Amino acid sequence: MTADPGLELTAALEDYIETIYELIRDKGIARVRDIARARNVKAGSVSPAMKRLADLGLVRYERREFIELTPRGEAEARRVYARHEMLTRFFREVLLVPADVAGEDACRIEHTLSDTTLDRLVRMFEFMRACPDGGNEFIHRFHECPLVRKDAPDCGHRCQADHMTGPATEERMSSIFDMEPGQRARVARVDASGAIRQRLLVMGIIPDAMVEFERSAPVGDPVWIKLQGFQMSLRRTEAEAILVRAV
Amino acid sequence: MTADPGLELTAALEDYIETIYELIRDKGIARVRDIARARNVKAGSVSPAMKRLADLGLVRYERREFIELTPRGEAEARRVYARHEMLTRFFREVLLVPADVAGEDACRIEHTLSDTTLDRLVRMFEFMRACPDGGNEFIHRFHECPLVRKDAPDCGHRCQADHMTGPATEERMSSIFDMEPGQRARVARVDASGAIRQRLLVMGIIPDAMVEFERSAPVGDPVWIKLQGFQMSLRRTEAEAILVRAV
DNA sequence: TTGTTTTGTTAGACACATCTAACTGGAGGC
DNA sequence: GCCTCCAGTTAGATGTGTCTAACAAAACAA
Repeated sequence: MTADPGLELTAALEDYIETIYELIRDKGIARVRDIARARNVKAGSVSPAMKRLADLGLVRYERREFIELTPRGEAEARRVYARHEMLTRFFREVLLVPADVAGEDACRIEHTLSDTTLDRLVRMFEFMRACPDGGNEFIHRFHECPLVRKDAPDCGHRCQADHMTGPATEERMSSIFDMEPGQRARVARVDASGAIRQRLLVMGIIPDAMVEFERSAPVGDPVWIKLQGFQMSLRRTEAEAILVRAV
Repeated sequence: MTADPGLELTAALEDYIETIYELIRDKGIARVRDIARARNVKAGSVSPAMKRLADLGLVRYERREFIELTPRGEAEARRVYARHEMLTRFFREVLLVPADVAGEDACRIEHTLSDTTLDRLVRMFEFMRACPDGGNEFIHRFHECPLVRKDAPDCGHRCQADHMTGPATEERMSSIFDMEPGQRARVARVDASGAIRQRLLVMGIIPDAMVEFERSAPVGDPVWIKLQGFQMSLRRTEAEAILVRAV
């Protein structure tokens, strides 16, 4: 649902509208130059875009004059801005993504996320605010977990990332390295951070992914596994970092 | 971090690679026709795309033959696919978005979300699996809350959507309708669903948004408020649905 | 063998968003 | 009054991804 049913804006035009909205709100006026700077494009790209927006009835645009939003444009801007805000806040407040990254991600996503999904995100925020039982408890625990905060105290639940020291204990989950040929298991989590973690994620090692142990070289490095029907090999350190539960 | 540093694929090419990956996994082979059907484009668009992918060293492509992934292509596909999976699962399992919508959203987003944010999402899943205290408790409460499940029992916390019946009580949160001119407040939640909810979201009424009451018409319909420095008017039913907390 | 159907390729057109570079219109300085 | 400089416009080029329509090459049927 757009603010104006029947209106189909491209992502770029939505960005322009949003930028104009913010400029007017923050500085009172919006000029071609300001828009170009804010969107990090050249002035030569802005002029034709303003013309298109004017044709669509979203901005008032007299050549060489300040740019203003029409009521329809303002409504559209508010819609885009609200989506941007919700996404930024989810990334920042729930996922603890740094502000700049959160804003950039929101900018790219806000144009394409479905209304359904966005509404669910809003409801999640409302729930966090409204429900005294559930709400912030989860978020707080999540944020204080070693999985998120490197210097968090050991919570006794073996959720630790690779800063965990000390010898493996019996309760320690088994890793892919400990599997037998032919055995299948599901990924529980990756007990590592930084480069190893990134590399494994990129290879498709995500929670609940089904892996099948194929074989390992004599020393145990590398080991071959099957994922999604495709074979891949892991270094020993990687295999050890992947904690699994048997199926 | 891509599977292959230095490789910059467009969103469309990533989609093609992912489609090929899935076709080979599920049917053993990938032909131009299958790809065209899966991606919902014409065959005439696929051929040149395959040529580009071949030039990039991601697929093996002999004119009129089956299309295969090179090791580099397979790695890239796995990366894109893993992102797709994580996003789909977040939308479905956490936000309870219907499967088809979740997939479509993931498809559009998977190409642009930052590695940082995606990693946080993965950690959230790991936390939900790993932490006996926090984890699923939150998700369960969220899913069983009247905010999400229409037929959920009254949980006694006034989180109800507009299916709530019975008279307002003293504990009931105040709405924008009850505010005084000049008073400011933050949005707590929208006590409505369906069209009204959508309309308010589109107007920028999201949790924690700061609103300032301006004035209302004699009968109380409409009321004017200020949001983000812009004035807007609300119908009485809308104003009543917006629950706020004073600041 | 010969025609028909399916599959794939190619060329040309279009839409979008961007850039650069040349040009234009005012505002202020001298 | 003239010049200069800045902001803005315009035209032309580029890159990407799509389409349609005409064509080519296998595969299949009679």
